[in-house]
Amino acid sequence: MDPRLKKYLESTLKEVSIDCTIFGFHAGELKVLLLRWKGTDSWSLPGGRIFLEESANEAAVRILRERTGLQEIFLQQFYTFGAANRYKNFSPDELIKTLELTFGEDFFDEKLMKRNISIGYMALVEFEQVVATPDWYTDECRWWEISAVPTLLFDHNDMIETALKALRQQLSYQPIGYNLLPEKFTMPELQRLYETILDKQLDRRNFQKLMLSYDILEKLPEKRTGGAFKAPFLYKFDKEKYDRAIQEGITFKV
Amino acid sequence: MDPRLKKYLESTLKEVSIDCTIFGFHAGELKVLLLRWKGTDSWSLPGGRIFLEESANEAAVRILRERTGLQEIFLQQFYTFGAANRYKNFSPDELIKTLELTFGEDFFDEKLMKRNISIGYMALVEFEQVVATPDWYTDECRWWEISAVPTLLFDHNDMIETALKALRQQLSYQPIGYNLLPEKFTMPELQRLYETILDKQLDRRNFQKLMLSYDILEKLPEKRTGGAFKAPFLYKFDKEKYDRAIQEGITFKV
DNA sequence: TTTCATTGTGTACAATAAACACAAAGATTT
DNA sequence: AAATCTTTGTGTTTATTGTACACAATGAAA
Repeated sequence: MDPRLKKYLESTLKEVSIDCTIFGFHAGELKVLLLRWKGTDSWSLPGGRIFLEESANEAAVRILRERTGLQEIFLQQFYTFGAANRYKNFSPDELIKTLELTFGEDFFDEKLMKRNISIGYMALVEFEQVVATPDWYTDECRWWEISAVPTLLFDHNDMIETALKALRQQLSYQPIGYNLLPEKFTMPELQRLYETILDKQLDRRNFQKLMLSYDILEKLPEKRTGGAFKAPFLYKFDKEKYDRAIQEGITFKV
Repeated sequence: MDPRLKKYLESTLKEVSIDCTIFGFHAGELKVLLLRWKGTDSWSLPGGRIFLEESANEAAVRILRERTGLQEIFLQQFYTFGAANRYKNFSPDELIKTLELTFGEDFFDEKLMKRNISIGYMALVEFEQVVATPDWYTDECRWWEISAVPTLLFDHNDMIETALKALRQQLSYQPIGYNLLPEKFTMPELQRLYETILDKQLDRRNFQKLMLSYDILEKLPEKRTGGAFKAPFLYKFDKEKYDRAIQEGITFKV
């Protein structure tokens, strides 16, 4: 076994790990970041182990930074997946073959298929700022449109579904757009984000009225030109008011 | 070491465990069930390990049944506590002494102080139906008024605080009274439950109107006599409508 | 200059939440 | 038996919030 891998395994928890559902928003679509395992066509969520002297939250921050280059972003636990057999939704043969392609034969039985519990974290990031970076056990790291996600390894499809539910709930009482949009954005863009996540149409006028009523947006004098038709105004979040609103537990109703 | 203990340790996960915050409601007060460790004055939440072939959720159900005799009740994960050192809020010497009193000297270092992550579950139970039963490592199991909880072992005070926050949130979109009240109850009792959990006063008339509007309560022809003053009517949850409401994700607003 | 699809804006109506008061019940006291 | 006490039961009015909806203006493209 690769000595670096051996060291990693020895200095991390064995029974618990972390998986991150990283959401991004681009071109009116909600995306998740996925990894393709070395030498395979199998995809999974970014994840990793927790170092012995590291908290679960710190591990999640680290994993997120390693995959995206980003720090200080919206990141939170949403569920801990503790089923006795988190592999049962997949043909064991196929899964084993996949893992062996990546890790080699001696590795799989002892370490990987052991009973494992995963703490699910959800992150919201600015699509444009992400530098998608593969793991040491993956060949490729890229965004997938949420509705086009393939069948993933382990129980990772369930995880995305659960994360999406949590995201929708969050959206109802937290101004989530801050983390998913670029610094400057238009009202229609913000609305499309909400419509995409909630999967329903919203009234343009009422949406704008509502968003402005929270008093966390700043209307800029500029417009977004270049698109076809009338140019919309740009807005940005007023960081100070935004933070205060989060602190005070502003109640969003969308 | 006690061979039964040894067997238990060997057939369970070592790095992850479960702690349950069990809420009850009695005499207008919100309570939690706590355990006193053998030979000590130290209290903690009920908890336990996860058997290798058991899911985390199954383990939580089992632990709850062992401590309360109850099954099929409101029970859900609310947070996973993954700090690197969940003991740091306590004097190490004192904690070690406490654990040694219960487990003996050889035990502590190897097994108990190892890095451990705990999945926090929250349960709501009918106070009157609980048969509070100690563990093999505890002398006493009893209810504590939530505002009178002493300093607990490990990070269990944090856990209760976090569970309470989750409970308050839940209360806003789930008809939680069903699990905390006896089969028959009066409207003032239901209101007091809400007021206690939310820690704020509610208007009697508006509260009743709201509760009845959800159409999950059945007004019984009986009244609760015996108390001083005018006897209030009894109500009970209409289980069928209640289940349907939960299913459809009824939105409570209190 | 005309056309086009989009943006910007305000008002009327409906639904929901909040405030509020008085009569009646049952136990207790006189 | 009557009076007293505190709680319960109930409905209306007002304020707030949410929903529906239409037309003029903009910038790009034809």
